[in-house]
Amino acid sequence: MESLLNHLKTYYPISREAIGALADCLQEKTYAKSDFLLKQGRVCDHFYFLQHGALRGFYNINDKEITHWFAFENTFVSSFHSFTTGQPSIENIQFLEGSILWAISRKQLTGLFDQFHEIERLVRIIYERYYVRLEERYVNAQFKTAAELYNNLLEQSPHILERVPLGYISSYLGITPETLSRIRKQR
Amino acid sequence: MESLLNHLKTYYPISREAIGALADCLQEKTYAKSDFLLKQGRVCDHFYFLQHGALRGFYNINDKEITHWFAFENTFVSSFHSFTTGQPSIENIQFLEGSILWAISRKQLTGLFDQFHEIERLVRIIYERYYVRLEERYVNAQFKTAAELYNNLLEQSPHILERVPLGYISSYLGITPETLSRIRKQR
DNA sequence: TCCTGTTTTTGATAATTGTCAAATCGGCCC
DNA sequence: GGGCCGATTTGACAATTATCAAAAACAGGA
Repeated sequence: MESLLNHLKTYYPISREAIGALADCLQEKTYAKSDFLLKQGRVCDHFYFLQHGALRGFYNINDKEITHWFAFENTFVSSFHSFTTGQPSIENIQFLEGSILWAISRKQLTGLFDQFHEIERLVRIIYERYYVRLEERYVNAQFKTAAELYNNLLEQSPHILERVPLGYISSYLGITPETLSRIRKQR
Repeated sequence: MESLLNHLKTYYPISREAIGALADCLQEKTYAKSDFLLKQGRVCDHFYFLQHGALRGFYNINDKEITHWFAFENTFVSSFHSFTTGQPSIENIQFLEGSILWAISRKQLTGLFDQFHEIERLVRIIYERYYVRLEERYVNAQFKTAAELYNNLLEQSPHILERVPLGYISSYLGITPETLSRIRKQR
């Protein structure tokens, strides 16, 4: 829990009372490699903080899996679409490693929003940052070649390559496993 | 202003007082076609509602313009990255038509957040929706061919094609103008 | 209306990436 | 350690898209 609270501070500091109320809502959960945190068709009614481990979010489209994000320790995780709209999820979330996370339900979170303006502000700021990151990623994908994307990934997030099977990474980059394998060989 | 207030209601209804305070902060602005709402390098310290007209956001990368979004009437507009972080913008925002918009400064908006919890909630919800839309667009771009992307655009936003030069649309789809021109011919 | 500069189209060719199939590698269970 | 299954690599080929150059279409200003 300590690492979560420290992480929150980097976005917006909240009062002791708010921290206490938040802590009361958090539930610790443990999962094994390959478990699913969420399957498509179900509503995602929790917001998570990944304390330790790794996950991926993927869509099942035309019999193909499209991995569109990875998460590692000290990040927030949810099926954003499903969590915020309350509609069934179109994405799946699966563990790449044994993991530990903290969960809060939508109901509890909205309750905290009502009780503590500052918690809603904190979350608003978190959303902002996540939006900006997504935008960056998108623009990159739009004008870079597969090789450039891969090399950028190598520089910026070398840990991904050690912890994630190549097939997922290629999907994440929007290319086939064969193409990624060939790009890799060239270096 | 009426259309803005109506639009806000579709996200989250706020009190008469909050509406009044918000209205006091809003400034109406008019621009001509080809004007810039924002140039890269400057800080975007306003959040806008586009009442009438059209704009595009684009990056200048390696001497090329990468258009990554369009906006039409009844949408919110800003350089999200710059507005939320306060850093100089890396994107440009330009008018595609003569336009009318309402503006609020960051300072005024954060002031409203402090004064009215409900306004911060409203904006939090707006951010959520915009995030989800961006995510959808991104995933689509990742697994569809250029022709599919174009046809989807035709179905979902036919107005874009009538109001935006082809060159901007091709950039938006992540392909060259030549390729888009050829896709178009096939139909 | 004509001129001019920009946008779009067309053509030829090259580069990039995808597809399908087979071979190889690597981890895991017995 | 042997066998098996899935993941990764390799190869041959096809499809898609980019690039460069030139022609045609279009739009705005004089």
